[in-house]
Amino acid sequence: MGIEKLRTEIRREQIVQAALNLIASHGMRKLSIAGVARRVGLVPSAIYRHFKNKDEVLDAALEFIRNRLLDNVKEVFEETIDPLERLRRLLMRHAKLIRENQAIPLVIFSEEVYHGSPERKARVRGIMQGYLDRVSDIVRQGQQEGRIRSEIDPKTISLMFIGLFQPAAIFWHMSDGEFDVTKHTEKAWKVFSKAIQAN
Amino acid sequence: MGIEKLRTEIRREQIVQAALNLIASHGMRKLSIAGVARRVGLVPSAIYRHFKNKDEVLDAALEFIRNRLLDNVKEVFEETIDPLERLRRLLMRHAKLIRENQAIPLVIFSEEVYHGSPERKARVRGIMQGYLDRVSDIVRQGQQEGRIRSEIDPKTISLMFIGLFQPAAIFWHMSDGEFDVTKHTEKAWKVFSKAIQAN
DNA sequence: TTTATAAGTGAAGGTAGATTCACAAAAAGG
DNA sequence: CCTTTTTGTGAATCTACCTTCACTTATAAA
Repeated sequence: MGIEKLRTEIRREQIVQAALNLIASHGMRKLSIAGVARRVGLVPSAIYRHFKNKDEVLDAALEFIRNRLLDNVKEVFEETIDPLERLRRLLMRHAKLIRENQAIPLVIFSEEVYHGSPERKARVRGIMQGYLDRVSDIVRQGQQEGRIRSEIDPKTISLMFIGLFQPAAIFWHMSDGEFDVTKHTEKAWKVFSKAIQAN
Repeated sequence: MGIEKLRTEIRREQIVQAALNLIASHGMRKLSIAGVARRVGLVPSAIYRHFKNKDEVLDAALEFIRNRLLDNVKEVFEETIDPLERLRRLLMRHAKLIRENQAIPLVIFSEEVYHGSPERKARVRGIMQGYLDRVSDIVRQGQQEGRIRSEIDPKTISLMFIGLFQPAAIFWHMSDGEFDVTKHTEKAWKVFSKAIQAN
């Protein structure tokens, strides 16, 4: 039927994207091999030509997510050297990324991770830790340059930084898109940046 | 076998608590009628003497959660009239509540809610909205009394307030309890309260 | 004490979904 | 053009649950 035979690298990408789309629209619980296969235009058993099992599809999705997060950090580092501006841009980029890839939080905070295999949990912890560490780096740099109050623990700041966006994202979901996350994030940034700025 | 026959009101409470325990230790995905029944000391089919189906068990759990959240608000209102102190106490109470009932965030942010029936989603939105509204009330009171900067939108403040704790809770989970949420929450409160205080 | 009702049991039916396997057919390499 | 490898297919299996039902039996009411 589907006639076309494509190379496994291409199929793997298609499968991961299909999985992320499926997750974004119906959640992790509806992530099924059959559903993914349908979206790719294959029969369920065909998925097993490209992935050993469902878990490996999820791992590939995590890899994709990790790269997108790190891309943002990298780009922000290239755009400016001002620490506060780096933070602001990272926050807005993050908001944009999540808006466009709603599957990301659903995967990262899913129970497959929370209560799944210790290896995967460790992996996601690594992704989060890595991201937070980059934020802490920016904060420390800002403290050394005297732009950010140095009496505040960089780790506290980086967690609060994530908190600027996260509850808003949840609220956005719950209100079916009624709530304007971007606007909230901007306002929250104003309050937050004033709070951490030195002098 | 189980010999004892208890009244349905008692069983319902036992079942809800068993469900919450099960969720706290193994997540929503492992919440099964069989698992709950085992913890209560019943056979799976017995659960249906007390609840119409699994969904109703979950609804009862939501009711329990809603009451605990509102209890905290109520108690904080009775403890003090100072708005900033009310916020601080609510935050610390919230942290304690979640520490002792880890199932709460798992239920509230579960996909059964996120992508489940619109009715349940609306119900949870109501719970969150109600909680945030109480926080906003406190903020507005503080602004009228000149204790909180009035140029900041109360809604922004209340969402940021939730954000003080939420990412820390996730990080706590991910690090298997290594991370000290209470300490972080206290530090974050200091930064935050300074940021919103008037003068 | 008798009896009606509420609670508890075990077997059975039903569904959804992951995974395997033997077979078919396209593509790549020679 | 022929052969090998890679992809794709459909049927079949296996598992994990939810839920129903015909029965017991404890408990409370009369």
